[in-house]
Amino acid sequence: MSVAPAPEPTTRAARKERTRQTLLDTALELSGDRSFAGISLREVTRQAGIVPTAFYRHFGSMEELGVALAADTMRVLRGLLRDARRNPGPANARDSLAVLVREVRAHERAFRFLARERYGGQPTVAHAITTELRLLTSELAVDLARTPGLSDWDVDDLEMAADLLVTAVLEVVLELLAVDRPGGAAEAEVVARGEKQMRLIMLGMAAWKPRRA
Amino acid sequence: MSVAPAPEPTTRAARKERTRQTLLDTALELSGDRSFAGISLREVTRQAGIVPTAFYRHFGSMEELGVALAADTMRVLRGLLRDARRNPGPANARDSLAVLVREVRAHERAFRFLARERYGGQPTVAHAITTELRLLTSELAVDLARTPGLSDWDVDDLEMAADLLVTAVLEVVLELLAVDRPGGAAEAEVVARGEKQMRLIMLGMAAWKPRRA
DNA sequence: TCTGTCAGTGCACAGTCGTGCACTGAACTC
DNA sequence: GAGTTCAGTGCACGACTGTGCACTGACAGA
Repeated sequence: MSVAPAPEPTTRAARKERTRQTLLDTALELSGDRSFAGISLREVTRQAGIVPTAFYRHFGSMEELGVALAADTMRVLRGLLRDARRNPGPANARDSLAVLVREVRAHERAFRFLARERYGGQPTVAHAITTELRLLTSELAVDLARTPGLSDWDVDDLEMAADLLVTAVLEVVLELLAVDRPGGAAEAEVVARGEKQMRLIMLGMAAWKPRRA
Repeated sequence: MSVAPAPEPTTRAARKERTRQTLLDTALELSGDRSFAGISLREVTRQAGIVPTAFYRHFGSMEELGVALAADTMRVLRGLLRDARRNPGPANARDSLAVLVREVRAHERAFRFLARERYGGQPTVAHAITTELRLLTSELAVDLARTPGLSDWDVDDLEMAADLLVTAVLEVVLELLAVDRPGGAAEAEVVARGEKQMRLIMLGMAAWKPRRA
């Protein structure tokens, strides 16, 4: 599994960074079964193998760690979209969703954290996630603007459609996370439904009047 | 504000029920600014005006109270849908959303609780909400089946469309809750976007092939 | 009127929490 | 090699937590 058995960083700064990452990873892991607000500073440090007070060498509070975690996990999502933009893209709902399922499974904890804290978390954490998500929607809107059939669309309408697409995709992600057995029939059902929903939205977009009279 | 100044129930059972309701209301109120998991049993009882141990006369644990609260607040949502079903219904996206905004404002705390705990809460609470929401989607699918143009639709497709509609509406609700000033421009923008999204979905439904060849 | 029920009280306990403070010792600078 | 920085330690503290137990006293049924 592990690429290198034990890198064991030598420089002090590197050691500090490693501990910081350990804290972030541990917090992400612990928030797998309860909300982020429900995990304590002591618990994180205990699991991470340091003493409680050493926590403050890295973060001023649990809330600060939460915000950092939100930014960190959002990078995953953004990277996903960036990759999708780079290669020509399937433009096919079925293939896109297959990619999505793979990514969700690969970063399950990260997605779970985002889903949990988007509405449930401390205001600062929730706000950080919402902001990043809005940014992601805007980027998608820009992509849509480049799509052949939509070049003459209103900017507001593009945002609206992008928002709907993101919402629908996120819903699929959330349902994927709720599925018990990753490879099972329930998952296939969720994916099939999501695929239809994407197709339905695209049909709607095709019928949409680009600009009002 | 209050209809009756002090009903002051006489029977013992009624007094107990009142305290129980006070506990539920208090918990709902306290979970306005933090997640349900973040509020303590002592805090609820303190605010409700009873001693901590008296809590156990009503609920076995905070988790049990959470599940009761989920069921309670879901009744609001169901009532909303039932009323919408009773009267002929606007069938008009604009009017439906106006009703939605009014209802959300009237039961803001309840909606906020549901949004928070749907993914963030204890598994039992989250599960209770998810189940009720799925039920609501099914009911909507039945309604859709009665709609003139959709009578020959596949059951799965109806569920799919209902799911998408519910998802989109919930997203609007969540954005309404995030709006700072209830009457302001931001709210109007959210509503306008939601309205367009509903129209787009309906356009997609109109173009949907009811049954595959 | 007597008696049992039970919602709410008061006290106690052990456990966990966040955090202040003085410290150690290895990694760094000069 | 001498001196500085600072990630991590160890101890202590007061506050708060959930919950067990014996209790009180108003209500309910006889």
